[in-house]
Amino acid sequence: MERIYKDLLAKQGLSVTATRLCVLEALDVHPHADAERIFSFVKDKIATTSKQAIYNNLAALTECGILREIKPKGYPALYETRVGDNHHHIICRQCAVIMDTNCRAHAPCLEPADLRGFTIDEAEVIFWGICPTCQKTRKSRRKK
Amino acid sequence: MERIYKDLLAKQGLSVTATRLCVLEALDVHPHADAERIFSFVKDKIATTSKQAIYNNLAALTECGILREIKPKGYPALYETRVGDNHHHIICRQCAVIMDTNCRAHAPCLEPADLRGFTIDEAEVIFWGICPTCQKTRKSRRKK
DNA sequence: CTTTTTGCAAATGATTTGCATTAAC
DNA sequence: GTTAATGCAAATCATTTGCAAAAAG
Repeated sequence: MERIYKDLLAKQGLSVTATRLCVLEALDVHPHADAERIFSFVKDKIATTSKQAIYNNLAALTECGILREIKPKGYPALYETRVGDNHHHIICRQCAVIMDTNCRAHAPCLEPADLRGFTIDEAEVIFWGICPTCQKTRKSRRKK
Repeated sequence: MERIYKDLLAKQGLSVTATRLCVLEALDVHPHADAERIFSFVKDKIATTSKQAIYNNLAALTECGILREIKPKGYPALYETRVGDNHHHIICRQCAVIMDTNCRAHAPCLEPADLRGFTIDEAEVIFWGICPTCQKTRKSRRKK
């Protein structure tokens, strides 16, 4: 596993550091984690780490395409290891839990009807709704 | 025009204030504006206004469905008057210009393949790409 | 006159920047 | 040894909160 990550990093011209490997490990354990959560995961293994190291790493790993950044309305950015480009996300409006999903008809879905001369390289889809758990405990619906 | 807005606000149980009308007017003139831009528009007409009044109004208007909030990765939130639910946005990675677009096959697009028990009420689609202008002046591609 | 909105200041929270120290290549 | 990453502190920037004064219903 660590072997694989090392190769992956090398291939992208990124140096292999303990912090960086640990960030990737964090995302193995928590597939949709924000910077804070990753920080506390890494801190458990490498007590001297800093939040800036985490942000640096997330930026570098996102930049080179190893990670993908998800920025839901009103929440800190989430990160996931990029597994391909045609999966999207469902987020619960109430508890903010996030799940992967595929688009039923993804090919046409990933193309806007009128391009207006744009070159599109990514379609980012977020489905908003209420998760099963929150549907049961449906307190304070309207109150945001 | 103002008449229409007053009725609209009344219907939603929101009181009619000069600031509020001016926020709506700002979005008529600049259909995808952020809080800052709306603030400066309103400030031109009502010199004594405050940023908090703008944020209050944007929140209230979004809450009751008159406005729709768009939160693109790494940019301040944009607002638009809600005109219907099946139009989405194309944003330029380079200059952040934003355009409306429709989804070619929007009905299937608005449904994830596996719901996992979620109740979906909104699909938010952002197409990322390069606008025609930036394609011409294609300086510093990779440099973000 | 009661409720909502305004406008001021201060707080928050995620993220970024600058820079010297340290580790990777 | 040269380049890139770390870790510390301070800065930034959008947005939120608290509250008294003013306006709306």
